[in-house]
Amino acid sequence: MIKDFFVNVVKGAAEAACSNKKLGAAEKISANFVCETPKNPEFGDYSVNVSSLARDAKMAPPMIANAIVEFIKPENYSINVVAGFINFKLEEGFLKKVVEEILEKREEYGKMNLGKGKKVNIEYVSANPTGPFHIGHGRWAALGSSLAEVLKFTGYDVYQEFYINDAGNQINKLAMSLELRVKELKGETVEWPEDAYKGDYLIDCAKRYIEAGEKEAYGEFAKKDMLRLQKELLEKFETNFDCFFSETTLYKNNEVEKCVKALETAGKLYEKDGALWFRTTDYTDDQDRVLRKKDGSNTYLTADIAYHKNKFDRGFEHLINIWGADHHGYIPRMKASIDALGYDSNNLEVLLGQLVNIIQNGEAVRMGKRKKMVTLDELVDEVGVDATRFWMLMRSIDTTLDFDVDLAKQKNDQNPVFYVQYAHARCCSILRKASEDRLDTETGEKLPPFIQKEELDEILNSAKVSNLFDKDDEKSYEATRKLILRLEEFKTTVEGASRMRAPYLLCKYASNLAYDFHHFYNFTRVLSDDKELTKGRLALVASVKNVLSGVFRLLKISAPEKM
RNA sequence: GUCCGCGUAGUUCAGCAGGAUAGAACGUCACCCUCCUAAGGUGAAUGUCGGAGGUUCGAAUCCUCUCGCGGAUACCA
Repeated sequence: MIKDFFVNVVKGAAEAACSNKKLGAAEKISANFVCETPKNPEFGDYSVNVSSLARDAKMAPPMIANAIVEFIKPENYSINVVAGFINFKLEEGFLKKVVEEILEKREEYGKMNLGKGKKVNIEYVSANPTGPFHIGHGRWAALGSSLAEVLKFTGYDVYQEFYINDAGNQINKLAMSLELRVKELKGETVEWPEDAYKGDYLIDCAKRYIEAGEKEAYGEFAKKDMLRLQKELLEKFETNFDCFFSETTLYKNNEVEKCVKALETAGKLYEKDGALWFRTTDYTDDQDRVLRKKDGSNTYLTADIAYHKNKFDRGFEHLINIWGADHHGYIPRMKASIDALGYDSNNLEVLLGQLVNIIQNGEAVRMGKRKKMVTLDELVDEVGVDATRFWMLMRSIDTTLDFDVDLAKQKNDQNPVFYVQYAHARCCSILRKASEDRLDTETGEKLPPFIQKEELDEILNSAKVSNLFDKDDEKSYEATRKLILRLEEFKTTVEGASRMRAPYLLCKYASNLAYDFHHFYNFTRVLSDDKELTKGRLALVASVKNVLSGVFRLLKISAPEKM
């Protein structure tokens, strides 16, 4: 990466300056340099701040910078020093190489090996099979599926998993609710208890139950039916799991009991008030937790402990769980169980996401359990998969997401996803037009294409870029530079998104790249009678298209050729 | 009470391993199509970075306190 390159340039020069006794009292370079992009572009494209050497050298930062610069021989870039900053500005040769690299690597551009093949299990959504997903589930689905792509792209061996909570009391309630709906359909009058699932979706389920001949137990049928609907929606939402892991299998395989025994052997359990307790306060929890209730049934935690053990035993080195912020109190007991069973809880990483607010008609609809539930299905039908995914992804998970349904539905520049996809379509359009026959607007005569299809393919395949700058046109020149620098930033963005588990950085990047491209487009004619410039600029447009579709692939949204 | 997240432009949010005049989008106002998608672009206005202390050559960023908003504090899942 270019930033690393300049860090090394400065580091090397600083060491040279130091051994030549040009850095005052400094005896060696221990500081870690960071390369960043200056806020003010007049300073340059990249800058390294050397002020941190001031303490060792006992020199003023500007003097240090000047001393270091003496030992740099710039190639394809220029240097200027302002205060304690060494600023670098790239020249054309350097920028051309960026475009060439993109054309050469294509879909591999930006790929890196941070993970070194580490086996990561990422578990998300994991809803109860008792009804349709609500909007909050959409956030975790979008986040998990996109993060999985990012992690794969950065060298992790990723396995995506959905935990089906199909063993607890809620399944009895589901069975009971379905039974009541079936009776209702047959004309019986029924009494609805407070805790029944009264959603309309069970009416349809009841119809299917009757159609299927009423052979199965209510609970089994409803579970399967709900899970089927959930899976269909996930697939539509570009969220593809490698595994749907059923909680009941943990009981069937006796894994839950084995876990409890293991914890008992470890001396972490005790009985009190007729219940079996796990002493999680031996770790970081603030109170002990019940594993087996007074009535003899297990808590949710008990099976979950077995589940996490199961994941480690399947060979995953690192577990990532995506949970809603309302589960944050659950983390200490989960980590306690992992440590108590002899695994390392540092290998469990929990990503807590804040909840989603729905804004409709300018009004917030809080997503409470008792309020009217807006389902993910309804939302996707209304605004589309791409817009829903992008919207769910574009904010840091640390902040409560305001999902403005009306705005996400709009097909104009107010809607960031359309803005970004439009840039891609525009690239495609230019590349198409380049080799099409054209008409002279004045005479109506047919003119040959700007470039032959074979020539265009040749440019893209050889990854050799001719000149793409017009130095006489200052606005176009600057826009071109800016665009190429942005393309290079893709690598840094991917790295950040992976390290910080933050796909929203990619949304932001996509917006910035689209913006820079539209700006470039406005000041630069790509297709012109200057053959060399046309070729160079087509290469640039192709590389923009390539990087945009690369971002979309990580976000799992579509890259339209036409809009 | 304790724990977690958030308080930055009219609005939604970036920036928070401290660094050069605090950014973007939307909204507002004024402009730009004979020619590759105007679903686009250019320009203008807009801020006591919730408040108070502290650390530092330097704080939106780190520490302490404080105020406000949301969430969690189950023998529910």
